[in-house]
Amino acid sequence: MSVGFQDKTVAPGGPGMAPLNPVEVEVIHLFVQFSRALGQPRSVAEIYGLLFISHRPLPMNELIGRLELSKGSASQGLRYLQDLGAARTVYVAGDRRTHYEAVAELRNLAGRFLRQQILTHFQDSGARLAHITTQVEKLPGEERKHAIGRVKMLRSWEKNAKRMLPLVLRILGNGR
Amino acid sequence: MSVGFQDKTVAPGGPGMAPLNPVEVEVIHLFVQFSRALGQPRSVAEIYGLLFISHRPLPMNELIGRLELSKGSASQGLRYLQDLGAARTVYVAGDRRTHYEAVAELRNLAGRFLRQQILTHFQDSGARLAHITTQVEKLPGEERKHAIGRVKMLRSWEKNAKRMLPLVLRILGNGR
DNA sequence: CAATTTGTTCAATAAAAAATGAACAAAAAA
DNA sequence: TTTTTTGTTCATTTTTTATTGAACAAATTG
Repeated sequence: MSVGFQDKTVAPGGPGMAPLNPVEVEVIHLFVQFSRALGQPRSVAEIYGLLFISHRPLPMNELIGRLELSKGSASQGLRYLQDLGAARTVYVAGDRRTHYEAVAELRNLAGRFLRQQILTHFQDSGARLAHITTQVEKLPGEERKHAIGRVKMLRSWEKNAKRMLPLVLRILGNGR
Repeated sequence: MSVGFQDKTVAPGGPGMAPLNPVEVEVIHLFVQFSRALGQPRSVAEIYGLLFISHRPLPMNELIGRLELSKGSASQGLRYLQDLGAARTVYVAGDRRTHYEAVAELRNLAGRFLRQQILTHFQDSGARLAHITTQVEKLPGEERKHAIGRVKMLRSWEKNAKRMLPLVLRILGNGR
């Protein structure tokens, strides 16, 4: 089918591209819902969902065609998933395109995701808390008393959050 | 100070409004960071942060002035926090304005937040999974085999997530 | 009563996040 | 070599989300 010229950003389930079957639709929907709860972009969830349910590795090309994504979204989404360890590349003999498959080990996945989220958002919260602890002493009487209690509370919250992480990961790990 | 006429949407730390002290600034910053990780709006985090560290209940008025919020944001943010159980109203004698204080019991807070997030986003995921389970049987050989495994995996993930919730809440509860 | 304060609602606007697609580069095929 | 395929990057556009502030209502004060 070599008519040449135009860029092949193939249409929805376009030329020679199977439309999504009911199971694929439902599974993708599930991941999209999940992604909303986690604040991840829909396109990434769609890509992961399709890779997850697909019985063979897929090239970017096919993700674009069947999910109606732009090249840009597909490329960026795949990179994001790879960085997260949620997708990996697969060599397919006789096809020069890179193929992708889902990595489905929940333990690693969740672990990396949590770490990424937590590290980017909480980086220096420990240092900040320490700093606040000293600043609090400079407050006038009334306020100081209350503030000291609150800062203690914050530190306790932080401690519990840290205690929780490994536990959460262990439970998730049970699911393989 | 009754010159009349203009709406009192008071300026930053405006007339007769104490600017935020260093401790308040830092604590608010902490909550704002936290809110980003959880995908909550900044204004809500600011309100909660100031209520949390303040040693006395505050009227909406003061939140607007010291945090430089619009009336709308303040009103909506406070309602959101109340619905979540993260803030409550307090009666202050001789002042007709409603005053607010932070509710700092992490167990309830986290519990309600998780429930809210999960219920709104996952509502019918159980039913969906059941439906997928039946649909999978209609797939052609190759695909069916793989899909059955994946669906089993999804069900296992769901089970683990459910197991985890009470545990997480229990640990958080230890912090009072 | 009229004037003022307190607070809510919601259409309009601003800000942030995600998706697009054109421009480009590298590798492979013809 | 030229052409085509495969893929990345990033400025622009679209979509989504959050904030604003004007209009309004209810309660309070004088």
